[in-house]
Amino acid sequence: MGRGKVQLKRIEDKISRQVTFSKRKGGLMKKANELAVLCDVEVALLIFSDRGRLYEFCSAESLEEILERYRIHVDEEAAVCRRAELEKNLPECTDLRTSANPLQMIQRHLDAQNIEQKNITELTELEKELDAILRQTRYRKTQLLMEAAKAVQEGEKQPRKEKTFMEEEVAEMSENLDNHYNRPLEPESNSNSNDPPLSPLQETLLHLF
Amino acid sequence: MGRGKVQLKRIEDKISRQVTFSKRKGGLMKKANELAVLCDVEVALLIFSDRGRLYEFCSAESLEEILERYRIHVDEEAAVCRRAELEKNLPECTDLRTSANPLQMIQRHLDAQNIEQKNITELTELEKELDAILRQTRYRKTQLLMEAAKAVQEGEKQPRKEKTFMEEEVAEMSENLDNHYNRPLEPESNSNSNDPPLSPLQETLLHLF
DNA sequence: TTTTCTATATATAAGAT
DNA sequence: TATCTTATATATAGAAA
Repeated sequence: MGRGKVQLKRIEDKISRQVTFSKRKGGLMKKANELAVLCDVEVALLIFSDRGRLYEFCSAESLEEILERYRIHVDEEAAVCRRAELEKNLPECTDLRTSANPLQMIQRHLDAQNIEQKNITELTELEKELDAILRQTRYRKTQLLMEAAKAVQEGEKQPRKEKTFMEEEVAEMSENLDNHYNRPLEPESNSNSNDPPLSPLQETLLHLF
Repeated sequence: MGRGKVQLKRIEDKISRQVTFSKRKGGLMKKANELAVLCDVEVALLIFSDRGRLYEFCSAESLEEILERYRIHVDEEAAVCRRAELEKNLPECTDLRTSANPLQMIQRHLDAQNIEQKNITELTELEKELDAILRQTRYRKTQLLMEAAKAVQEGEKQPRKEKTFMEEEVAEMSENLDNHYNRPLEPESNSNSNDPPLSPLQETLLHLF
């Protein structure tokens, strides 16, 4: 685009390189924004200029938000690999996410192995695994809370139905989370039976902490 | 661009939204790459699609590299603010980076204040400050090492000059780093005088650890 | 560094596969 | 979802401020 065609290689002339940088940076930011808005996706763009100045664009509230999401994504991918490795070396240590009781599983894993020098590597792997799960937990919890908050707000404005769509969704996500961790169930209810029964949404919120 | 003009708002039709996503994602990546190559700058691009799939582009070896650089940049900016705050509250605590001896400065700071509940906030500020400097230190060290490694490689292929350009640069950066931390000088040389004298590059490397 | 002015090079909307 | 085909909408190179 422009008077001349352009070779895909570093522009040697310093002046025109900087002019081009300024122009294209603007164009790229604009395009990034268009993609985010038109397609309703999350976009983050980081540019460090020659002299180390930072230019950034992000579609979300803050770049940190997207970077945290990125970290979680990477963790998840890494976890898949690690899990495959673990299972190869330790068949009895099945996937923590699907096992009946993660805590018991970890305990058993720790008991079964003499804690020797030799096992530090495996322990490190386990540590990473747990750290990744923890991050995901926090992230999903935040998501759930935001959904729930939204549901509460909207619920107040809407005529009461049996169950709002949002509540159903939140309840479903909560259920998934419970399965995910297979939290040992508390006695069904030890609350004072004089209290009024909780709404599905309230119960959901209760279970998040 | 295209048959029709486009409104900058979410495309409601799911099909065309996804088609547009696919096309524009490609276009954006291409532009990002062009900017990086033409202008010789660092670019990172993260896109999370509707269904949470991650698409990324980065001009450096790895995204982590750019993200670490971002973190350092943010730290630096935050540090500027914190320093301003600190100086307002504690005039005697001048900028750690320019002070004659950071270690003495910190020590004096700690001695001068009774360590009371009231000062925890200030200590936290100091901690953050130090953490930021530490990150920068590691980052600059890595940079220096890479430069040095490159210099060694290229030095072997080049005819011996008094001092290669790269060596000069590394030496200069090293000097800056020394000033930065104002490391108390070691006795000029306590090495065995039977050893052959070190090259400037070797000395530079020596000082990095 | 950013912007203005044009001629051109590119990107991409629509439509169809 | 990715690709091909056009007609159009945009981005931007070059020159200059």
